[in-house]
Amino acid sequence: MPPHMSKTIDMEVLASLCKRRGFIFQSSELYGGINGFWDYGPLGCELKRNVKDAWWKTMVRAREDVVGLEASIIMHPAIWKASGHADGFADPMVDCKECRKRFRADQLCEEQGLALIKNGSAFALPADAACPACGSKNLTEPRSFNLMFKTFVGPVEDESNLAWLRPETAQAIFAQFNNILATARQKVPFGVAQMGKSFRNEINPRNYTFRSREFEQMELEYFIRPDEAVKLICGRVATLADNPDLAGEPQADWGWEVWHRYWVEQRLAWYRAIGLPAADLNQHWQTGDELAHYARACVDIEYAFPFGVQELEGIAARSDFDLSQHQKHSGKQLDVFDEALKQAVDRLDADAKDHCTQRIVAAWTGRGKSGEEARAFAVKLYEGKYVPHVIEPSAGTDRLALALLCNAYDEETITDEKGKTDQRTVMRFHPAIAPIKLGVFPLVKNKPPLYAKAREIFAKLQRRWPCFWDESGAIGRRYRRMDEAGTPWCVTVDFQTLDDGTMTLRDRDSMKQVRLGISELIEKMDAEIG
RNA sequence: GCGGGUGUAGCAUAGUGGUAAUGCUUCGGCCUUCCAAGCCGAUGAUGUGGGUUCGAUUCCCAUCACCCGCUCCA
Repeated sequence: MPPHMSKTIDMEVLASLCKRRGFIFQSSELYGGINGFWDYGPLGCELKRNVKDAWWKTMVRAREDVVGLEASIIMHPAIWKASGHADGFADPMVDCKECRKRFRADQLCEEQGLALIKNGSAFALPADAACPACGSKNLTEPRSFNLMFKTFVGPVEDESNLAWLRPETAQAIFAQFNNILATARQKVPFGVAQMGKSFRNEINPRNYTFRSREFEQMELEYFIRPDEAVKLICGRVATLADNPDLAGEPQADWGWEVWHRYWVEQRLAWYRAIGLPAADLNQHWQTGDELAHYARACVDIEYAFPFGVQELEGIAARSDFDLSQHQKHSGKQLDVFDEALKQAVDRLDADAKDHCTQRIVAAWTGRGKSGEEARAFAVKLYEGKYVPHVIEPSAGTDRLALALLCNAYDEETITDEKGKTDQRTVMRFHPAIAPIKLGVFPLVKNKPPLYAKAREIFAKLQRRWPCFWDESGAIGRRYRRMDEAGTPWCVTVDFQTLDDGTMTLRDRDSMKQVRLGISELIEKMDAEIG
């Protein structure tokens, strides 16, 4: 059963807070805005940076088997031909004005025995073309729905200078695979991570920042041995049926299925670690026709947004499709030499190899591939070479930031000792991603020694974390302002601080206060921010 | 892309064919020994463009943006 929001929030109320406090602004608002683009304000950019830092720390720096890449956004257009984006994005579409269904113009004409009229790069429908659904001839002209943003490299705007803004960051990793392999001192299995902007000319941006035309991705391409190589090296291939320990160290005998599941578990654990409750996360295992033709498996990690359960990240087992595509289109080899594999196959005699080849041919033809392809793969395998397979956890940074904002938003009614009730709006961010970690206040601002002491403490703490100084208004007001910014703690410097150095630490979620000294404070914050 | 709705200050609302109002916020000052206290003051708006009119924030048209539903989401 899909999860639902444990609380309901109105997206307009959240958007209003995001604007009021400086998390998210509409792009180009001064000029009336531009559809599908958003800006992050002072608090929002800190939030997003914290998300990216947490991802990079977990996925790259905390691991020995993953390295980073930062590729250009504009790349050789051939990359998008090889990946399939250039063709898949360029179909001319027509809409039926009567029943409002949309069709690919070329398919519609072909079904009706007609020819699509082409004038240069523009298309037109023959007069007899009719809507396949309702039969109406009241159709729009064919329009190209290329979802990649076009641009021109150099000052001359002609086809030879055409380039695209990347619609995903992943392809650069495949295109730079050989360079990374040669320089990173990694061996399969290993991964390459990249974060950065991508661009898709979405037909219909919707749901606040959820579907934007410019967005940021955090992608990992984790390269693994094909199962056939694992089998030769280890004598067996572990599957999920073997109950592998997915939380422990990865094992050499893991097949693609285990590796895929391993990354699903890793990613879910990370989402929980930055504060998304398990109850609001969902795994959607794609089946049959949902799967891309080259994908063996794909899991969407979904979050229960107020506007529905929607995808945060897709974790796909993409076989060797991507590297093979680039191998074909570039004419360059993108296989690896695996010493362990070579040693394993060298122990086999000719009979054993024949037997192995037969098994591979049988398995491959069973999946609809040709026997010839299978035999070519086997020959390479006996040289210790293969094109690595890949597991791709691909997350949307902005979607995650939005999920974190939705999850953090809370309103509560509080009652004071006199029985007076009051509404409190509080962003309950996990300390690791909170834009500001600590508010620092002098209890009053018109007592110079107290004020000076507070400034001194602020200066000390600000060197370690993003802190916010606030001396304006009553103390309660300052706490509430920090609540809306999602600041987990505030310290207030009072007269006792001048005597013994202790101050009050006020907790955002419980509003409880404790007295502690600066070293205890630093220790506590280090522990909780992580 | 289609249909419906909405655009007045940072936010929430009011109002008008003739000087655009209020609350909160923000900023400054006074005060203030721990949860949006009080007092004084300040900044700040009719999405954009065109039309009708002596005069348009108000009426009309277009456009842009946002929201809802459909569609789309390689």
